[in-house]
Amino acid sequence: MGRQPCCEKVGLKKGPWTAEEDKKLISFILTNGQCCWRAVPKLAGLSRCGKSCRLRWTNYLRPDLKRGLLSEYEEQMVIDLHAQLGNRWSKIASHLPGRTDNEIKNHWNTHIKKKLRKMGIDPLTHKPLSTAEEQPKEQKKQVPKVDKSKQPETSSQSTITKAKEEDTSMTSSSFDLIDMTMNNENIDGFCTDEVPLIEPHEILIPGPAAPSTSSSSTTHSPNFLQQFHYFPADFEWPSDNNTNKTDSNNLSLWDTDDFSGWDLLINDDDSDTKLALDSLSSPPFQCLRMGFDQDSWTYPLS
DNA sequence: AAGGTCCCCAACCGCCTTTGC
DNA sequence: AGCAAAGGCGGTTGGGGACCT
Repeated sequence: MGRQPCCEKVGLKKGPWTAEEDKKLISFILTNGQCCWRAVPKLAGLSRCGKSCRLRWTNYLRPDLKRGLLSEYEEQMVIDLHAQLGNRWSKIASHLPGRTDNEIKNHWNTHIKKKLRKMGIDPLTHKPLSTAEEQPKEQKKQVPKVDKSKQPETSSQSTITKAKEEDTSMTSSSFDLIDMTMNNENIDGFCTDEVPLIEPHEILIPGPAAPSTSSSSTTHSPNFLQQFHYFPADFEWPSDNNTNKTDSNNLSLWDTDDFSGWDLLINDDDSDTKLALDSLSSPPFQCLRMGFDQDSWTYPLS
């Protein structure tokens, strides 16, 4: 007897999310907050597994997500934290505001691993490849111990100087790490304590909706921002060359792509959309922007 | 232009942990 | 204490875009 599936899979949709599904999920969560993921699909009118809804929200739809490549600083943080925590992506992600475990995991597997190998460093052990290769496999499975005297250059220049103990939710070293993170001015100017509230009048409203040619929310036009015809008077876009694509070092609270979710909310005028727009200034939405829990509103990064 | 290959990343799967009874 | 349900996590996969020939 195997374990029962997390939900009734019969008739449930799988695969990429459509814009319509995204819109339903966003509308639901903005109006009701996050609660009981198992019930969400039913209540939101989605033919999806609750787990799938949670994943979609946490990894893609949350408006506080940063997007785009990790900055040099973030990458170094990931390397340092990986040296101490191993493949505990969610723990690593908790030290990088606006980044998800999935994103970091993907970035590790596609970029950092290669980068480290090129530098002659074993991404598993964080030791020089020549010596690392000699180690038995069992050792490689373990969380690598940080031996500062033998660390390669990247680690000796570590932004994290204190070893992370086997993680309890908030050990003193955890606080140290977070303090260091938050005190460092190079972390893209982002601090969860300083997430500004946006007044209702500051909410970006797009111009006439451009005809959508894609059913997928992941394929918004790169010129998406050009659809906006209203900005707060003092609003400044990150200055990055002539494109809308911002360097990750310039990422502020929301990057260009961060608005992809809002695109879904505002590119038509049906009642769901109106509901979602009305919710933008509602307490749940403000909780979301503030990044903290308020009663029914539970924030994933907290 | 067409076909093949590579690469990235969103999403799924299954196991583990936490929570509530 | 034991069980089940729900949530969380990490490994893996596959679709699709980018790049190459």
